[in-house]
Amino acid sequence: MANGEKTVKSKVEKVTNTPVRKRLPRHEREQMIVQEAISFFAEVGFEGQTRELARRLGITQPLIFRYFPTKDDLIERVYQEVYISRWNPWWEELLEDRSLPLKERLSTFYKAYVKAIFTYEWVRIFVYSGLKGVNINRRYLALIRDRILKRIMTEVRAEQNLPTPAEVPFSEREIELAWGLHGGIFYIAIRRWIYEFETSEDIEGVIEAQVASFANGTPAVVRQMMEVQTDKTGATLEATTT
Amino acid sequence: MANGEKTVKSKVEKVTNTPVRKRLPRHEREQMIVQEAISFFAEVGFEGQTRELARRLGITQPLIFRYFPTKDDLIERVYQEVYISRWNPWWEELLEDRSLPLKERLSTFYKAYVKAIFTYEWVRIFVYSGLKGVNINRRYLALIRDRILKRIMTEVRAEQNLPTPAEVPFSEREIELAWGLHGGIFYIAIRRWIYEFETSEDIEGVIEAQVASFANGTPAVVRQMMEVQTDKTGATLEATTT
DNA sequence: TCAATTTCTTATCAATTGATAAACAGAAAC
DNA sequence: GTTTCTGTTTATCAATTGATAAGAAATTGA
Repeated sequence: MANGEKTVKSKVEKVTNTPVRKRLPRHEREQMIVQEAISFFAEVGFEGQTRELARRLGITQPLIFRYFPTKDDLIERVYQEVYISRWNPWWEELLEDRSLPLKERLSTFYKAYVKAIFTYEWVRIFVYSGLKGVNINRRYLALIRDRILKRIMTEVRAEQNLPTPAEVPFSEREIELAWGLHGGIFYIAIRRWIYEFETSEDIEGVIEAQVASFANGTPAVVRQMMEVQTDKTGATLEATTT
Repeated sequence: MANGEKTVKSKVEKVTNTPVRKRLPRHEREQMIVQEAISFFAEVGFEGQTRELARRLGITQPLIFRYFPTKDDLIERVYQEVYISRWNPWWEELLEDRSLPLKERLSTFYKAYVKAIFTYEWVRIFVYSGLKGVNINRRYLALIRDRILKRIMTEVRAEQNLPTPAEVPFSEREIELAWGLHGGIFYIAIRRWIYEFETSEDIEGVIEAQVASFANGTPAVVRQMMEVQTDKTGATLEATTT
């Protein structure tokens, strides 16, 4: 714990290589703290100490409390900053654009998705807050399920000329097939940034392969599921999880 | 934080419903501490405090230090206890038993695998220690890759009468296909115990569906990969990641 | 029954850590 | 140039937390 370096250059100083201004406008300093807090908490978790965060910022620890009344307020702000405006509504349009082959839509979507959220900060903060039991995670996963996965499975059905979800609701297991694809891709990020285990550099190539495997293999499974469902009773057996 | 209950029944007392012996043989008390430490740290992470752990055990806090010199020693012991002897060598035999269809082997394997490690404690301790950067995680993932995933891809090739890995080493992307299946299944556990998000109760059914999708879709992708590889140069392009 | 042994508790330390208050200092206003 | 405003630091508190030491209480052996 004993740290040799006493005067540490702040991030800004290191990057711009110009002497850092001591007094900053309120908004600027606040933004500085939030940004550094994101990388700091992503690295060490939310138990990370305000003194160490201050040291990284090149400021004193009480100054943090001038901008955020409590540590929890700062953490809350970190959530806001990390999660907001990473969602792209275009993803949803793309997935249901039937002028393109499904395989291509999936491939394009996941490449874009990964570009948006595959960062050290996003992934680790997401897992840390998940372990903490923060609600924001569940809300995000519900978004993924309702806006992305259900759309994917709708398109898988459409490609096979199977009934729409309005006609025959999704079964739990059907949605889980989409979670399989999604989880398989997200697991790359987990291996890389949570376990720090080697992963392929060529994420786009990996996505293409995984999507191809999904697009090849899943439709037949879905078809079979629906045959079993309707064979038994002539109607739907299970309702989707809403 | 203020906790109303002052005298709490210990785990043992609750389970056996007989008054607990105050003084226990050294080995018994040690085992008690380790077991409770596992569920405690799984729940709150390794920053969890020894006082709270002692409270759950119905003992005083210094007693923990009678059995484990430091908190880190206790944590180390928790790793040992959680990870050891959950690996079943039979899994490896099963995967290469060509008297069974590959789809069935995969299905049986993942059902058994999931039965062994899909517990609240295992999954959360694994993720917590991953975030902490503990080496044991990387060793475990290397085991998965070398003993399980490479075997799976060997069998996928064999089923297609493609060259063996000895003849044509695995490409990175090929192994990533197996990580896709593995990650898709493990992601169920992450959703359930890290994010506490709803998952299907019927894990075996989900595994069957995901394995079916993999077994349907992946072989063609592998075949295509290998054609591209050999088409270009008449020989192997990439070496496997060892 | 008494002494020796071992388990367990009480009391306490020292370092850590979130948070506060008062003083300091740079910059704008007059 | 002096005053005023506010961004920043210094000094410090109180609660928390891993760890220790000494003694009480239970168990064993004779």
